Amino acid sequence: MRSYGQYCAVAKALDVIGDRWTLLIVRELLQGGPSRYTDLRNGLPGIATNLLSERLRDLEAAGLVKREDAPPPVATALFSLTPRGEALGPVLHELGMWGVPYMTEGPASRDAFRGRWLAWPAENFLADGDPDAPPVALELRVGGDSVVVEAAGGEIRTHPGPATQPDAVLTGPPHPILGLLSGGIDLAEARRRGVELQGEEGVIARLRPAGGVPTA
Amino acid sequence: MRSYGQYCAVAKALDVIGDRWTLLIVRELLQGGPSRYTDLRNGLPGIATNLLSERLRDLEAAGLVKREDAPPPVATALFSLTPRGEALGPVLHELGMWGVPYMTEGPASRDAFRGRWLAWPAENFLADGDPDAPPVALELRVGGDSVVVEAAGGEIRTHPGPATQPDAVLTGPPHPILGLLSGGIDLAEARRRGVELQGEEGVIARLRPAGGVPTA
DNA sequence: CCGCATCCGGGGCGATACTG
DNA sequence: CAGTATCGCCCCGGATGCGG
Repeated sequence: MRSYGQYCAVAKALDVIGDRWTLLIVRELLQGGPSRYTDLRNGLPGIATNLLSERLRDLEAAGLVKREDAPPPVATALFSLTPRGEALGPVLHELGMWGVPYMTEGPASRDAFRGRWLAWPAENFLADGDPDAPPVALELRVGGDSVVVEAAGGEIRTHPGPATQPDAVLTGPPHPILGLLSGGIDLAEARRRGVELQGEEGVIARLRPAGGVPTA
Repeated sequence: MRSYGQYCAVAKALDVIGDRWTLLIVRELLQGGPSRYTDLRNGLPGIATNLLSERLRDLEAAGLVKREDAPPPVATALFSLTPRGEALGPVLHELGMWGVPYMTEGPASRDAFRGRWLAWPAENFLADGDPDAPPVALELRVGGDSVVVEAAGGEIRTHPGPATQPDAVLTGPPHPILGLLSGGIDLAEARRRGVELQGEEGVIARLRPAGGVPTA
C-alpha cells in the first residue's frame, strides 16, 4: 500500500496492515491457526483469489506470516502467523469489540456468516456471574462451525470449537443467538426463533447474570 | 467504503473505519480535541482536501464526528468526536503500540513529523521507576509542537503540550529523542545528535529506570 | 483439487486548480 | 479559510486460465 509518509506509530502501522482484506486475513489466522490457502479462502467469503495470494505475499514480506510446507501426509502449504503477526491480537480484539454494536442491528440481506465470528459479541456481552463455581463451557453451533465460550474464575474466554465436553450447546440462526447473548430477547423468544438449547439451562443464567448487558 | 458483506464484528468495524485516512483523522481529533478544518489539514500532511472533506462527511454520517458552529469570537466550524468516535481510543492505542517498532528504524527520507506523534513511543518505552515519588512532567518539544509525558504513582500518561510546569524539557530532532526514550542511545550521545535537556536530569533516569526497554 | 497468474472494467484515491 | 471540481492513475473486484 502507498505509505502515508508520516513518522507516526499509527500511520506506520497502517502502512503495513491498512490494505483492504489484510486484517481479515490476520483474523482468520488468529482464530484458525495454521491454515491452507483454501481454508483462508473459505473463511473470507467475498475475497478475490488474486488479492488473497497478493496479500499473503505482502504479509510474508512484512514478516507477519510465514509459509511452511506441511508435513508429509498433507503435502500442501500452510500459512501461519509469526510472533509479530500474533501481536496484532489486541488490535483485532479492540476493533472487534468496537464493532459489536453494528451486529445487534442484524445482518444485512446478503451478509455471509461463520459461527466463530460470534467470539467477539460473546466476549462483549457475557460475564461469569459465579466466579467461585467450577468452570463451564458453552458451545455455540451456528452455520456449520462453532465457538466455545468458557467461563472460569470470573473470566470469559473463547476459542474455535467444537468443545470436547460442553455443559450446554446453543444451535440456531445467528441473529436470535446474538439477541439471547446480548439480553435483547429471552430464552423463550429465542426458541420461538429457531434456537435450540441442549444441556444445562443454568449455564445461560450464569453467563448472562444480570439479564442485561453488563459493563455497557 | 464497499462493505465486506460479512456478519462479523471486525468486518463491520472495518466497513466503517477501514477507508484510507479515516483512522488518522480520528487520531487527530483524539489528540487535539475539537479542531477546525485547517487544523486537521495541518495535522494530516499528505491528505488531499477533497478526501478530508469527504471523510469528515462520512464520519459525521456514521455518527463518529459532529460538526458544530464555533462560539461567536471564532465564527468557524469545529469538528469533534462523538462518544462513539472516542470509543475508538483503545483501538488507536493498540494500533499505535503495535506500530512503534517501525519508528525505531528511523524516519523515511520524506516522512512528515509532528511532535505529538511521540506519544505512543513514549507510552511504549517509558515507565515510572519510582511510583512513590511525587509526580513529574517531562515535555518533549519537537518540530514546533510538543507532548507532555507525566509519571505519577507508577503510571505513564501523555497529552498534548505544552506543559504548565514541566520538570524537564527535551528539545531536538525526533530520531535521537526516540533513541533516548527507547534506550538505544544514552544522554551524551543524544546531545551529540542535537538533543538539548533543560531542567532536572533525574527525570530521564526515573522514566527509563532499567536503562533499557521495559516490558519488551 | 490446490494455489495461484493474468486480464480487464470500475471506482477510490491523489494532486492540482478553482471558488465563495 | 473552507471547502468543491476535475482528471489521471492505480487499486480493487470478478472472471478465467493453468501448471503441479
